[in-house]
Amino acid sequence: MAQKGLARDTVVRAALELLDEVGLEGLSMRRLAARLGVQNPALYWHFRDKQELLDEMARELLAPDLGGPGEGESWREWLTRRAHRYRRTLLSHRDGARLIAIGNPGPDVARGFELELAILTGLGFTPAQGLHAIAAISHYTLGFVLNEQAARERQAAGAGLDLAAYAAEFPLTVAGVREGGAPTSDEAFAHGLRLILDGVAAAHSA
Amino acid sequence: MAQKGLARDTVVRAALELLDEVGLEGLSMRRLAARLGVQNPALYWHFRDKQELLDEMARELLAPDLGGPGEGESWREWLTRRAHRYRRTLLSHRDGARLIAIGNPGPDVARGFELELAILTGLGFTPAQGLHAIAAISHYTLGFVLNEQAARERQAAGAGLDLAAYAAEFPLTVAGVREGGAPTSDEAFAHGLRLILDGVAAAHSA
DNA sequence: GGGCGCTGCTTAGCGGTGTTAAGGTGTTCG
DNA sequence: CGAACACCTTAACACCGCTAAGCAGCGCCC
Repeated sequence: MAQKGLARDTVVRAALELLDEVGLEGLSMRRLAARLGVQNPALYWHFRDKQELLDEMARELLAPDLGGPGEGESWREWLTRRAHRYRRTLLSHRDGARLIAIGNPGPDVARGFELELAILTGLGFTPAQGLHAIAAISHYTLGFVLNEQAARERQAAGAGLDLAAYAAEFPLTVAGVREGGAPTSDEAFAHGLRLILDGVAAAHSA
Repeated sequence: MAQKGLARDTVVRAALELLDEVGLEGLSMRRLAARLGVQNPALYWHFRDKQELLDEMARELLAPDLGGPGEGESWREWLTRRAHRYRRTLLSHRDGARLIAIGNPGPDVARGFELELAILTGLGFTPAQGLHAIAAISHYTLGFVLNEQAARERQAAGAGLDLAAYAAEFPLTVAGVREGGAPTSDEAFAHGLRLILDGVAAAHSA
């Protein structure tokens, strides 16, 4: 039976695979169609335009990240885990952060967001406090990974950083990196995240 | 005398004007050339490729934002002002945040960064603390404005949000927005920023 | 002062892009 | 059996980034 033609979901998943191979710039409707064994206008039967495909890709990428705190987990542990998981998701595909920055993930994510807000208000946060906390963490994470992936692509493109010369011109920056982790490291991400969570804790207990 | 042909700077500024009119998607070498009264391959005499132009645009946009604290300004006041100024800069052009996310601003910005780090270490921060503080604020701001501009474009594109229906499905989200400001408001930005700075203050005094 | 070389632009064109129009094929249902 | 629909095709349009080749004007040097 082989399904009924191409399932929307199949296309989206193929697009995410293709993204890893060719990057966001190289992701074209024609290449995607070729990979699916189809002529390129066929895709316009399933998606109104490329943007709609990108939106679905964003939604598919973010879909597994919904869910509340685990057993006996404090709000801080939960938000920490949530941020790291979000970052890992963004890193799980080439140009993942830029995809999320461009794509409109739709109402599913809004629903998940509302759910998380419900949990936080249940833990003593006001809606505004919860909103600001999650927004700050999400924006920070997106910005961090955007920078992280840009740096990696630049490095992969052969921009071999001369660390010695760099240390001579930017001694403090290099010292900070040595002490606190490279701008593409888990450590640096965790440090910045801790700053936000400390602020959230202060607002929460106040 | 009329200069010597087209100055690099002139092209970059024209590109930023064009960006406001047509957005990042609509910014093409051909349109930019037309606006400058020139055929499009002429631009490739001044720039190796489009990416180099985008990089220069990012640099030009960020250039006025360098500089340390003012007279009698605490580090907190300075960093607050810096973040708001950064946001205002990103908002000052259509798709400004996406431009920064895509463009590599080059060594000038790195120099400004090193300078800011020097000021922070002079105020009792370790290099790593200063790095994390500035990085967290910058990433947060970029992520915030990215979302902010995406929301505005979506709204301008006629996606008229039915607030009543929205409030029915996402009551907590709407309550948070009412209390703490829309995700495109100065107020919401300031709230998130305060969270980070509270965290920075805690780390600094520890 | 005549040739040379460089600067800054031109015209022409290549391969690729998103998107639309029109048409065809197969299944399904009245 | 025929109509309707889902799904895909071929053809084409306008535009894109980018390269090759060449041409006008200028300064410099022998």
